[in-house]
Amino acid sequence: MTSPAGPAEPAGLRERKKARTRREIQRHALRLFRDEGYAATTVERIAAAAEVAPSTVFRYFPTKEDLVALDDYHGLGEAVAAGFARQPPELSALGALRAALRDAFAALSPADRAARNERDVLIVAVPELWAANLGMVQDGLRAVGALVAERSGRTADDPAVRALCAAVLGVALGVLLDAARDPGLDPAEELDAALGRLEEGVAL
Amino acid sequence: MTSPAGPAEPAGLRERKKARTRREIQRHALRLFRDEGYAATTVERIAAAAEVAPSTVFRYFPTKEDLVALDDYHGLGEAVAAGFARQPPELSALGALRAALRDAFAALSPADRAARNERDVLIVAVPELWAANLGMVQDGLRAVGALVAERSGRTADDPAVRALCAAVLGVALGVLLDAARDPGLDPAEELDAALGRLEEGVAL
DNA sequence: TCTTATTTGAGAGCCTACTCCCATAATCGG
DNA sequence: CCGATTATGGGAGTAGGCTCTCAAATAAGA
Repeated sequence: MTSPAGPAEPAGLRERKKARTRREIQRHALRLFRDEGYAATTVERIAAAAEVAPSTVFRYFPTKEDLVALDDYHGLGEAVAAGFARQPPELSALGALRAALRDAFAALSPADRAARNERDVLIVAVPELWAANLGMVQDGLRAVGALVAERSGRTADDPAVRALCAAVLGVALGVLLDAARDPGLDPAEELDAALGRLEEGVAL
Repeated sequence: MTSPAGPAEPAGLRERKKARTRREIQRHALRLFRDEGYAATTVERIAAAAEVAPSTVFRYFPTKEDLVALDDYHGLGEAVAAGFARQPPELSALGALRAALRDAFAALSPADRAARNERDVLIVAVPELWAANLGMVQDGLRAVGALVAERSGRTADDPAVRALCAAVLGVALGVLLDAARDPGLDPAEELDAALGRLEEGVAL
């Protein structure tokens, strides 16, 4: 139920235990990062919290930064892409993007959404993590650019397309930074609202 | 001539030598970072290139990341703020911001502009540096928000103001990322063009 | 149940950022 | 020119991320 698209829980006890160990390590790591800071949390400490040997941590996660890598980003990305293509043509590119994002978030289970939000917020709030994920951000930006380009009959490197995508990226970043300071905010809602503001025009 | 606002070259030979050493270290560090990558460049290597002892490097720059910190960011920030206030009221907030940025860049000497561009590009291109400067980016965002808020008679935490600023930040980031891949681009010009596109509206 | 494959723990070890200290050398003020 | 100040080099030392190896524990399959 949690991940309808997931490849059906592996049968072997070995596999299940492995997955469980992995999850436990990551869970404690994220908790410690949030509570005590990223730099201040040593891998040794994480290992102790998860009750495994330090070397085991490195077996599962090649680097400390990988402890926070999201394995299902493409899942959301594809949902957005599919939703984007489904939007009625009378919507502007920005409008369609906004709607696709809203739908993709709405399709997540509350638990998945909460987990994703927490991780996204962690990533923007912790410089080292943001750095480790910058490449992924760029990939996302490129992917969105390709979508918008196709819909609007322009090329992906059209300056207008890039400006739009960059603006959306900035807005998303801003929303996450806000959410990092105020945990009461729901990034999905805030993003939708902020993109709505962009749609109305940026004139002030 | 290079920095008209600079506090007049210090007289003592000691001071001058100190400043020179500092510049040399930073110059070699930036060059090595660019040519061989940030992580791959050890402080020892930088020290060797600058012909100083490793401990001397740390004396001038507490951390490796500080090697790329810009000491004159506030200089540009203040220029932008002053220029912003000087824009005619018939301009939109975004238009005024764009004009202020254009003016501030135009006021720099070609050498200063080139140096700044190289550093800015380095910062966005190297994750560790981007991480180290994220805080500064946020500060800049807040400062711009305050300016826009005052001009438009809104509060700094008005969602519309924040959306605008976030969009501008995203555009600036996009421009720098572009410039990182294509050294032939002038970030200042590209930024002006991209903001122009934003002004025209983001509808596609 | 017995053999085989895999995972884990434990520990030694490397590398590099970063700190501290002190002797030496250079500069400054008189 | 001489003493006081200050910068530098060199080296010893710490911490933590990360690698590698090997033996013990555990699950898989026959």
